[in-house]
Amino acid sequence: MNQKAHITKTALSLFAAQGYGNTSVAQIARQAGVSQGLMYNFFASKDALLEAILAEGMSDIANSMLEYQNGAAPKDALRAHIKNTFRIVSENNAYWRLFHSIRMQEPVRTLLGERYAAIQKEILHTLTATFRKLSYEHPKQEARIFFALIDGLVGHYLLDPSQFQLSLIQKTLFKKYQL
Amino acid sequence: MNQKAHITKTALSLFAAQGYGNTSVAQIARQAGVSQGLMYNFFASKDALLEAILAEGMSDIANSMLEYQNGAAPKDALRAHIKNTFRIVSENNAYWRLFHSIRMQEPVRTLLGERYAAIQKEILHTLTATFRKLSYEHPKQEARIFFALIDGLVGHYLLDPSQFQLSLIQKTLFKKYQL
Amino acid sequence: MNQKAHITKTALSLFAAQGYGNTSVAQIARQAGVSQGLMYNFFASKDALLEAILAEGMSDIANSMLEYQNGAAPKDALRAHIKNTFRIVSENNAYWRLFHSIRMQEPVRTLLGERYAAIQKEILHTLTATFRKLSYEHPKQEARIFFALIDGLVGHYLLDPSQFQLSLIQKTLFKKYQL
Amino acid sequence: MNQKAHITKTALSLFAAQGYGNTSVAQIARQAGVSQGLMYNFFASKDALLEAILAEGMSDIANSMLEYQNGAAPKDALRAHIKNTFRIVSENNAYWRLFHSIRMQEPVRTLLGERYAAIQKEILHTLTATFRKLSYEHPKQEARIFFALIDGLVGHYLLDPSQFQLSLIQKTLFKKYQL
DNA sequence: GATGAATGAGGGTTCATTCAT
DNA sequence: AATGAATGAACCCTCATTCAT
Repeated sequence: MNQKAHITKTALSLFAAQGYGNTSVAQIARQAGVSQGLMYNFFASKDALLEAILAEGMSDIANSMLEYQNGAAPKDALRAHIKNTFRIVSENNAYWRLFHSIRMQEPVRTLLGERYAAIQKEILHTLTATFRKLSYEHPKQEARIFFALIDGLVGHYLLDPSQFQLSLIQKTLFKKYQL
Repeated sequence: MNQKAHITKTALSLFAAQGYGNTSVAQIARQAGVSQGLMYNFFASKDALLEAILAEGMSDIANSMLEYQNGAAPKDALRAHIKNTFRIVSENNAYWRLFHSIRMQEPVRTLLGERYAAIQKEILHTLTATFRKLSYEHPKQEARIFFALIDGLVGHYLLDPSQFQLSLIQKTLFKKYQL
Repeated sequence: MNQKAHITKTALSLFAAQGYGNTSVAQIARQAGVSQGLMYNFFASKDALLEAILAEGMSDIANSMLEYQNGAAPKDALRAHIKNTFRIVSENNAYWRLFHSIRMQEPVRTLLGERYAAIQKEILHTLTATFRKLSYEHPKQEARIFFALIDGLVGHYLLDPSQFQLSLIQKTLFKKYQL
Repeated sequence: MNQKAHITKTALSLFAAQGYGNTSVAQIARQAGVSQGLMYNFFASKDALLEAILAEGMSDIANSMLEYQNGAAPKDALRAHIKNTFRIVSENNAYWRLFHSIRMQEPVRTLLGERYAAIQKEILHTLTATFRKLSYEHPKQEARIFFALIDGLVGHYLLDPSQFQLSLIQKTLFKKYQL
């Protein structure tokens, strides 16, 4: 059994449930059934543990954008983007709740720092190009709107998944963008 | 000069800039130019101080929804909703950054608890009714989308206000919803 | 009763008896009869506490050198230097044991750093000038020897004060240097 | 290759450079290229490792005193004492820096304890006899002074070897004692 | 002999909160 | 109303040591 992964998983669920700042290393260790000291054999610090968790999920974002780079038709790319995002979020609920709840918090903004900002920028760039190909009048604004919309939906979904019918929303979205 | 308001304001700006968890009572007191002890004459705890700050802004949300209740035409109400939201957010930047950064964190979810959930629900309800009046095919989904969109835009704006042209976005939004 | 001075004094005696590294903040607080947290109202860190203690004694060294600067005759200055040094050391036993025992330890060398090195250099410089005035053949070497001798004597005295008759040593020293 | 000696040597250089308290067993093991656990096959504890290092050097002190016991003429013995001491110190720089930096610290005083005190006493005794043979007026005081002088010089040399011209000092010392 | 994962006690430090003044 | 010295619990982290392999 992989202890490191076990610790990571435990930490993730605690961070997601209680927040990063309200979760003590002691609590993580206790829940994971290991000693506090052991944690530091795998992660240099509590921050490093968080960083590791976040980095792991960062690649998911990149993956959800793959279609754009594969030269797919614009509409197909948008479709894939939406579908992938919703799938990722619903599959990895805890992680994304954590991510959304802390990406704006100060210790995290510093930690993720430019990396996340860069990803955001790139997504925006890609979306702008896509909407331009689709001959939207204001591709830049449309990109912002689309991006914010996806983000907002994910956020609301995470706040209360039980009330949220992702598949219906998705269908309506497809129609809205004629995908 | 109202000391309580002064403390609240100081705390708000610190919370927004550094996060709630990274701001100590000592720091707030120092910056506000009062003693640490005095704070506890106004607020029972640090949490209570946060609660007071958040509650204060809660009414802004309600105000941005007034148009709906005043029996305005659906489109006018949506227009007003968008305009009011953007105005409130850009006028009270620090507060909303704070609010967005912590509304998903555990101490806050417990604090605001049902009150915020109730407001969310009501907004959703009102929006659904509005879109129904406008004969949208799936008013419930449309409400969710609209709400998430506004929320997402506000979130992105707060992450980096300098890169965000609210007025252009607003115009595009109006066109999108034919307002 | 001055708490800060009380803490300082307690810490000094513990540091001197057990060494800096072997004395915990908890122990200092316990012995001083205050809470651990209080210490940090006076000193930013354990290091800062040590620094404060050391700085306090630094001035004693400077004072023992005053005679040189007052334009006294070279022999009188040397006499005063010896007498002052022995007096200071025997009056403030604990402090100087601490100082001698830790000035070469790594955390301390970094802390005292250049300040102590500068004082050492200046003393050496002054002594060299003095021995030159006294027409010694190798004033620089003589200064080093004299300085090392004083230092060595102080060191041995501190290792076991009971076996050490400072006054007799002093007399012999005076004769040796014809003071 | 002798692993034990290798560990000892590595530990010595680290202790000398950073201090005993600031050097972790992990660091020693890493630098020596062995596992942490292996260390405990050779030494019962970190303290025991230190003890072993210190004991090893203890014999050097004894060796520097051999001349006295070989029935050499008093002046030749003093000459040899000075020369041997300086040679030993400059040859084994790291060891003596370590030794001087920690001989006054508590863990060490307990460890070396009486052994070192006994050596000190014996040296003092031998020197007193020597100065008596040379008809010095106060042989006991002279012994203390001589001993402290050597010790002080070694200490200053170790603090900053680059600034210290041992050979010149030695020459001046010889003249001073007419050796 | 040799490893290194695992432990647990202890370290320094922060901080919300209290209370005598 | 206002202070700030004082507290104590909790926090993150380090490290000498052990032991199954």
